[in-house]
Amino acid sequence: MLNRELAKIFRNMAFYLEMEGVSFKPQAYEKAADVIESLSQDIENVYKSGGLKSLEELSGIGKNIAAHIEEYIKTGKIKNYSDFKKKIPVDIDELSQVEGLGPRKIKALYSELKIKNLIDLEKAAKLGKIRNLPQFGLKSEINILESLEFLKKSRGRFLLAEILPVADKIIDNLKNLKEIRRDVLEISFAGSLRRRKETIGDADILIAAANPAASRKIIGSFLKFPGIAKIWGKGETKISARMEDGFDIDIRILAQESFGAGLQYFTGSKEHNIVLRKAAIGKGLKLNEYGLFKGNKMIAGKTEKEIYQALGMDYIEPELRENSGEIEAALIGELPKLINNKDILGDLHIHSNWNGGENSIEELAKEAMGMGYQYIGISDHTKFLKIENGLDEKQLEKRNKEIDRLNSGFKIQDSGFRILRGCEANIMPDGSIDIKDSVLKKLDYAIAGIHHQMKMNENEVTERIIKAMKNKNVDIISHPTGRILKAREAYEIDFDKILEAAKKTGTILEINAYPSRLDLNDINIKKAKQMGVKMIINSDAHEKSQMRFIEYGVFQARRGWAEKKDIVNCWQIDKLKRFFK
DNA sequence: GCCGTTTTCGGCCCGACTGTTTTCAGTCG
Repeated sequence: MLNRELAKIFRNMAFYLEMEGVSFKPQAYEKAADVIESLSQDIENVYKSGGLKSLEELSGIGKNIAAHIEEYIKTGKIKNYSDFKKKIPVDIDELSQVEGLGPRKIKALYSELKIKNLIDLEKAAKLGKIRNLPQFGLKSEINILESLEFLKKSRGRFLLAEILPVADKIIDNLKNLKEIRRDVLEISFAGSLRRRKETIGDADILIAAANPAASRKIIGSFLKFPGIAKIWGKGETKISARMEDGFDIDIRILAQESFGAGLQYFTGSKEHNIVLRKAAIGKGLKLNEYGLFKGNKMIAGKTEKEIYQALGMDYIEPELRENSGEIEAALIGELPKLINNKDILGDLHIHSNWNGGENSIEELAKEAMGMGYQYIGISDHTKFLKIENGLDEKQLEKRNKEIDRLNSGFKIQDSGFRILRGCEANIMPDGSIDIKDSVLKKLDYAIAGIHHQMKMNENEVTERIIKAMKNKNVDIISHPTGRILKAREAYEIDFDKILEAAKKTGTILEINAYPSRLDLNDINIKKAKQMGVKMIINSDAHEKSQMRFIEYGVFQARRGWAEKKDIVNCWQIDKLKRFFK
């Protein structure tokens, strides 16, 4: 897939154009990058199917950018881009991470001091060279040094699961702090946290306050919170800070009548908002964080819902707000009815102490009942994975007996709860399964996944998975693309072929909810849904507390437009068992 | 550079805050 490479290049080109002070072109390149990145097809295939013309049919891609794409597909290079890199050879990715450095400042640092990367930057700052540059000063130099220190410590973006609980606590504190309890009228997450993106750059929190005095009081109280490492900036209505945990937090305060507008505005995404604001302009209205206005008159703003309605569309759930078709769907009343946490009736990817997990099957079952589930499946690793104490055929059958015993217990107690006998078998490099079919057959279901030797070419990995799907005893493919967030890229696979095979063989694809996996991703979920391929949201828990990770899988499924009917563990157990058969 | 039921030319989302200024550019979201 060239999509990601091209998106990256166009984003960098936008950055270069901004360095040069060119107006409007940067946005055009940014737009093109967004379009390509969220494209569900391979851009190379788009080009191959209809040449330049089919590229230009994509909104946001015109003659010039289409030509760039063609050039890249044909030669692996874009001359225009290489020229930029030659002219201003700076490491954009590195330098733009520094707080307060944007295109213009980075350009100035390069042309005045030949600063190309973070090492050059630190040297210059320590020698006191930066404070003398025009548009910089002592304060800028200090800020740069501080930001560099932070960068060394922090890891950039955070997993959703790392930030959500912490942000929850901060909101709780703000809500319940005695001195400001009466000043905080409403409070909510905004930004990517509210859209439940898989990784988060910073936490946005929005507060409604009655008046400016209350607003100042809230900001004053926040300043006294423990765990604040640095204040990036503060004013009458906003404050942004770096927490000691390494992530940034932005708090924004507005009047209650504007809370919905603010929430809409600060939830984003940027792309979604731009389209929405254009829609407002098209209706002769103006939308900003304070409300929707007709001239000077506010016609909506207290809630998000009334804003969307005033713009002639259905309310759009935060997880969908990526400008990937949701606005068009909202206009004609065809948004999906997104799956919810409470729709999940069971979890089929759980490891017990049989394969070295923390908890016994009985403990896991108890936890599941506490979560309101009707069933769970135990999917211990199989024998190839020695490092995970994978079970061989004999051990599996022994384990099945324990499950049977527990199930008879439930029957006697007249509980409807059931445990399914499963496994997570290993897909070998040749596509075979590491457990005999005769034993797989006796299970209620089998998951199969790749756990080793992942560096194969696209064709090989794709065939490997397809062969596993063709095994009649394999029901589910776990973590189908193998990526680990912040650590490992997905395997090179032809996902379209995987989908076709899944459809044909009736294989279920997993949405693995483990916070560092979240695999399938949103784009693939949407594709699977469109193809009519069934999916399952599983926690991949290795101890009982991790069963709560299921929530992150549900977020991910929602971001992929999934509905209850697309996800098989929303089904009753009988239907599910019939499907497996 | 892209786009079009106001337009094939002339628009392009918008406000808060900082640090540098001495009225505003740059950054951020």
